[in-house]
Amino acid sequence: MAMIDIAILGLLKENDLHGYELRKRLSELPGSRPTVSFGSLYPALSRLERAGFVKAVTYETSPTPSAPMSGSLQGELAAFRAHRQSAAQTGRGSRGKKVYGLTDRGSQRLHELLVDPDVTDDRAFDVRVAFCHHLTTAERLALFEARRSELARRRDQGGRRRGPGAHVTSYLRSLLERDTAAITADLAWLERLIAAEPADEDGAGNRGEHR
Amino acid sequence: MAMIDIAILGLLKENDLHGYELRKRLSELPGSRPTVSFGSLYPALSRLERAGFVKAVTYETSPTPSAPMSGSLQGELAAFRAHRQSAAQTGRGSRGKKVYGLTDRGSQRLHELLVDPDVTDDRAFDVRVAFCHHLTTAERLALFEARRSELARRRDQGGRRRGPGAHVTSYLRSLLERDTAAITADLAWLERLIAAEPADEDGAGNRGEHR
DNA sequence: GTCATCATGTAAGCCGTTACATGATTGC
DNA sequence: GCAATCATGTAACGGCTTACATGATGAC
Repeated sequence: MAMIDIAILGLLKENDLHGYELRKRLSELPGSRPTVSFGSLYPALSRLERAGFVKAVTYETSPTPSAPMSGSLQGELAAFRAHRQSAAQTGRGSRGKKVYGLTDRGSQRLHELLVDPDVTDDRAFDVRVAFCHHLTTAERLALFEARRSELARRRDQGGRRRGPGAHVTSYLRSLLERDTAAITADLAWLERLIAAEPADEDGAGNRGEHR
Repeated sequence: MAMIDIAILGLLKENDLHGYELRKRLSELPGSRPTVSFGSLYPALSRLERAGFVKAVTYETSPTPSAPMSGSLQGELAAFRAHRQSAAQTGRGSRGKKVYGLTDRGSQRLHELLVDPDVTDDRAFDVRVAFCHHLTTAERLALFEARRSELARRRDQGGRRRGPGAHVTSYLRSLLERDTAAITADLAWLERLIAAEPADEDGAGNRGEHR
């Protein structure tokens, strides 16, 4: 629940999107495995809408203005407006794109989820980093350092393993070594991220909008 | 389902174990994160028992013979000690434990699961490697090479298209680079595993019992 | 006029978790 | 005798997937 919520709210903070497009963006995010299925995306959107974190901005039936429109722009826009009007009246007359946008409460919610210290989940961390430009430098550092602690803990207890009687093959050893190496590499990456943060102490949270 | 089955059958192939001990071993295996909960372990054991892949070797309870024990207490104690030595060297006494062992069909089943090409799941791969000493060299190579293909595929599509309008921050870029690096490292590890396999071609599968 | 793609949803079910319920054995 | 640990299970529930059902739009 937490992970998909962060991803949805984070993406909607950047652009208003409809479900289908949202899913494509979701699958491009690192860490969100194969692709999120519609069966989890649409119910999640409904839930977020009920909670007041997102709201349907509009129903569209024509291509978005960013796509090239061949021919009469006027006609298409007219049709678009007409359809939008009727859809707004009926609420759900014909099915077009249901474009969602983030509400103020949704923006707050995103921030809550990004800084929530209770979630130490691996997948959730990646998604958080993907949207951590919405945090202040101090909050980002807290996120990174919490992760560093978690990974250090795992690395240190890596040697704790092997009870008596356990069959240790060369393959198992190789796996354990790979895991240790992976964690070490991840820690080094984290250190670089932490080092790249401005080391200022002026309290006022400057949000970095790196592009 | 697949993953926990491989792990259980693989561990039972090495030693007869009861559920509680099995869980400890499970948590020591690389790849099976936090710990497998009892709520999934015990039902899985029941299922495997119903399917005939494992069977309870002994059900040790406090000395309350429901069936008439023709023989001396000494004999019972001897059997108890013998079992304790062969099956559960936990350092603690056996009591009320349901010790499971692998049946012939269970051993076959383990082999089926280890070579099943349909499962490309990340977690399942780790568990397979942990028990791949039960495979022939050829089967192991097939497993490793299938994984190599899968990882190569992921690395190559790592440079997938950012859709128009997608907001790419330095953090997102950093995540993507880390993912690529992790996959590259994993591929190198796989290459080492593959290179370490005996390059013989004598068809007859020699099972390596590396210790 | 039909096929691929876009687009939204619901239903069934798997797989796993936490929390609960129970009891035996050991150490103090 | 009491707490901690060992040991086995069940029940409720949650999240995510697949498969299903529906319909619009654009290309050929």
